[in-house]
Amino acid sequence: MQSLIVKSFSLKHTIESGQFFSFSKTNGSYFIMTQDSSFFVKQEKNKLFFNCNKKFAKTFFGLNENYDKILKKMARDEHMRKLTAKYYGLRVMKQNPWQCIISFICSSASNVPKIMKNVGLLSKQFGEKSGENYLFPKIGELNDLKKLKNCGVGFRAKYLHETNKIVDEEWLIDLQKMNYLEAKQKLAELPGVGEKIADCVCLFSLGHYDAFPVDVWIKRIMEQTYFGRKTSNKEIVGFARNYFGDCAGYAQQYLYHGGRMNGKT
DNA sequence: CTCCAGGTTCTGC
DNA sequence: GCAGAACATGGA
Repeated sequence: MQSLIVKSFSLKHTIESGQFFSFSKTNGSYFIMTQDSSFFVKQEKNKLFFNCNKKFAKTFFGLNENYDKILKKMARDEHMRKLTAKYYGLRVMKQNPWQCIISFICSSASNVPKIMKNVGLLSKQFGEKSGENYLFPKIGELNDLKKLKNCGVGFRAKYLHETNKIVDEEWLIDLQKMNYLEAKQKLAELPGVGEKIADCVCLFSLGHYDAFPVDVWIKRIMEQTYFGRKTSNKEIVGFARNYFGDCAGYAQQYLYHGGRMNGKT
């Protein structure tokens, strides 16, 4: 078992804020599934325990970033100061781009519990067995439309199938070399991937913190908090990227999580 | 039964 | 360019 001293980090807020879907939780500890491995992780105050590579854990949970600096930029108003205090330590993760693409194709017009169920079934159908669990499917493995439809993904099955044909190692290497707008454009060429999902992949797997994904929650919250009227997605993105600058996406994750948790613990 | 969920695509102006 | 409908599925 490895351990790491962490500051300004909340495993719970990070994992449970709807940016990653392949995990299970028991007694406050988490079991994480990626396409390469599965591992255990648990936090006790400022100590993080895990049985995976230390360097990987730091990158995966976004621990290499200067949190204080990001926090300062995010906390521009009373609303954001409250959110950053309440969910202090929530980090934007840096997950595997392939896993991120596939997971978020499943996310369209869905909800977090169902997305988790869908990616779990994808892993069971197409993933490598690891003990009692199944790893996330590897690149190119989603090659059976009938099996895809058995995972309850509905109309997204054909998108997954087509995307699986297009994306390979080289495609992903190119993607990771690109700047934000280039990467977003390349991602949006995939079937089932539009502006929003492309932004999610940019933010949650490529480290482009200036991406600002707008879903129904963010739209509602931004209209309520900053506009006081119905507002187009385009205007919302424009405002947010100007207002929050190069950490707009980070702010977005607090707005989203705060909105979803509203009323809940 | 109706409405909604981390949207995208297709159609018709 | 932009609004509206269609697209599967499951839970409230």
